Amino acid sequence: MPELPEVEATRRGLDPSVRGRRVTAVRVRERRLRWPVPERLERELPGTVLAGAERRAKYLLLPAGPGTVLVHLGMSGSLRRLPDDTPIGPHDHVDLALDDGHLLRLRDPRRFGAVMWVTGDPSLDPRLAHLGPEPLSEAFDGAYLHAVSRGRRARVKSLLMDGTVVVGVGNIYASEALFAAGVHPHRAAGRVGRERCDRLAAAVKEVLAAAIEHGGTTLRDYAGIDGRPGGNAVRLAVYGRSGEPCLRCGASVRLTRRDARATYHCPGCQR
DNA sequence: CCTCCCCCCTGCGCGC
DNA sequence: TGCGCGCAGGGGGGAG
Repeated sequence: MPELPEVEATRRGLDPSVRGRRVTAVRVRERRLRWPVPERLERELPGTVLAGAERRAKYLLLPAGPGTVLVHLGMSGSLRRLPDDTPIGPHDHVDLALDDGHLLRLRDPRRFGAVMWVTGDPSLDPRLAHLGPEPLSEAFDGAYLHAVSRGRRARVKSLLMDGTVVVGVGNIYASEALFAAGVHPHRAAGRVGRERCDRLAAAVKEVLAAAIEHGGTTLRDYAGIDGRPGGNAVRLAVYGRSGEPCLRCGASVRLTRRDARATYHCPGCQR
């Protein structure tokens, strides 16, 4: 999926095209996403005006009248802005038709994504309420990372991917940030010292910010709202490069698996 | 509380 | 060519 940079790239594309637009229709062709698409979405969203596009963690938030549309792209989701009459393709599960002759269309082959309708303060929604800080905010830094990781025996990579610790860092960018900081992904989180926490927090920010700049990473399904793939894949230093030489020291990039999830690291650079 | 494991789902690339 | 298997960017839930 889309990790934070891909969701943020989507948000940036979305914001100007939804701001002030009235929703004219909601069409749900497949309700069985991660959570069932609520019927209230079709009842309450049409006729409202979208205020813009926001993001919290990997969720997109579209405030609309009395509520907020919550969209998650899961592993394989993409949200596109298309002309009204665009033919429906496979896995095109939900359309929000707007009053400018375009629609927002969610395509999600694996259906791990979600489209929800929440009323009231969205930050109180159970999915958002317990999330950790945004990685690009000041709240996330080396001091914070050091404090929350004391006594933790889990791998530092797992900690980076734990949404209650910091949001938005998924499998690609966890590997990339750990490489950039020279920290071994399997090291116990509690045994990463203060200075290396500083480096790691800085690396997370740099890796994510650069990926946003480049429109996100497309491995397979991800596309921006204009349908174009992101340009960050060629910039990945270790992810997907097992057996190839490390760009810094030339050692062979190693692949390890946990739970059918890949981790890439350089045995020469990362301790 | 923390950590690990499994699951949800579809498609694709690989080896046989 | 066809088939079975493993794997893919997320994250919730439950067992221990």
